[in-house]
Amino acid sequence: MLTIGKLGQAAGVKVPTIRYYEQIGLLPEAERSAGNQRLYSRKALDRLTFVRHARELGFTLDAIRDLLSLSDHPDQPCAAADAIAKAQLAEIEKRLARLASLKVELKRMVAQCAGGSIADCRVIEVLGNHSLCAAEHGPRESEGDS
Amino acid sequence: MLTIGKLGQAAGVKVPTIRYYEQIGLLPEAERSAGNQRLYSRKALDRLTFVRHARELGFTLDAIRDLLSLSDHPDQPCAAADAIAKAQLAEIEKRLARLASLKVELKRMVAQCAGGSIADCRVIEVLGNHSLCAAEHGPRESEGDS
DNA sequence: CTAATGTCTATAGCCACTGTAGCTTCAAGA
DNA sequence: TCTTGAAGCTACAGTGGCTATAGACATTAG
Repeated sequence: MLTIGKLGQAAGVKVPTIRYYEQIGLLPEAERSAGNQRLYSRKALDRLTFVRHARELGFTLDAIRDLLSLSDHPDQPCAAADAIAKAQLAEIEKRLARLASLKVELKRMVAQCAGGSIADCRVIEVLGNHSLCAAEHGPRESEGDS
Repeated sequence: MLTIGKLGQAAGVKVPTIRYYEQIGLLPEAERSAGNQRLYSRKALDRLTFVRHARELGFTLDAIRDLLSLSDHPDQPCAAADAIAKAQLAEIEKRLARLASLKVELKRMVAQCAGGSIADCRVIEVLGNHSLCAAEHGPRESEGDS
């Protein structure tokens, strides 16, 4: 049995984050020691590692909740898990495309800065005048990265 | 003079967002009509367009605040604006690299799904077992895109 | 036994908005 | 002129995914 700190270290997740996951029902309530401290089994570590890894891959907590409940029923077909992963892949590809076009535009902007005064600064100018953009950004979607 | 709705349409920014920008001091307080409704000048439209465009490029509101104050002093050298844009570019390149490696791993995961049952599902398996990863994700940073 | 570290709860804050409720103001049509 | 419906107003709560703080209790090493 691990205390929350050891668990966090082992899984690479911060302690408050573990408590947060429990609070929102992503992890089951932990057993408690005589002194009311959380105790975790090896299985709990696996589960948390799964969560961390999925988070690293950009899955939302909701998607992870679904994946966890799927992995709790290993006899069912894996089409649902596959679908979640595919949706995630599509999301990431969308973001990649968007970031790539932002990068092009930013590069252009930065490259054109001749080091003069603000009045002649392309950075400021391009930001103020959309018609100077290279790329079309397409419709708005969520786009608030990070 | 434009009402807030027209301004929003013209700049491509939602009305509550404009009020929010005013509230946090990113935009100056708007003039008011006799009936207490906000009125905006052409200049305000330019400023808001600048903000929207910078947001689309992924600048934080703090960075935009700096850029705006730079553009309010056009006689100074543009090194600062250039630095902000370069920092933003570096950020975006980091995110691009990260997303690209996530994409590789997700693709591998999805490709290996043979359509069997959860018990054999690579998606679930890979998520649970870090040693099955292809890519190294590097240290944690912010990584919470979109 | 003591001191340092770890854990507990509860609560607030972060970013950049978005949504809600309940009101007032305005512009256009009958 | 009156009415109706859209658009505006304020204030506040909620989103996602944590992170930080405060003050009390538990555990462990020396």
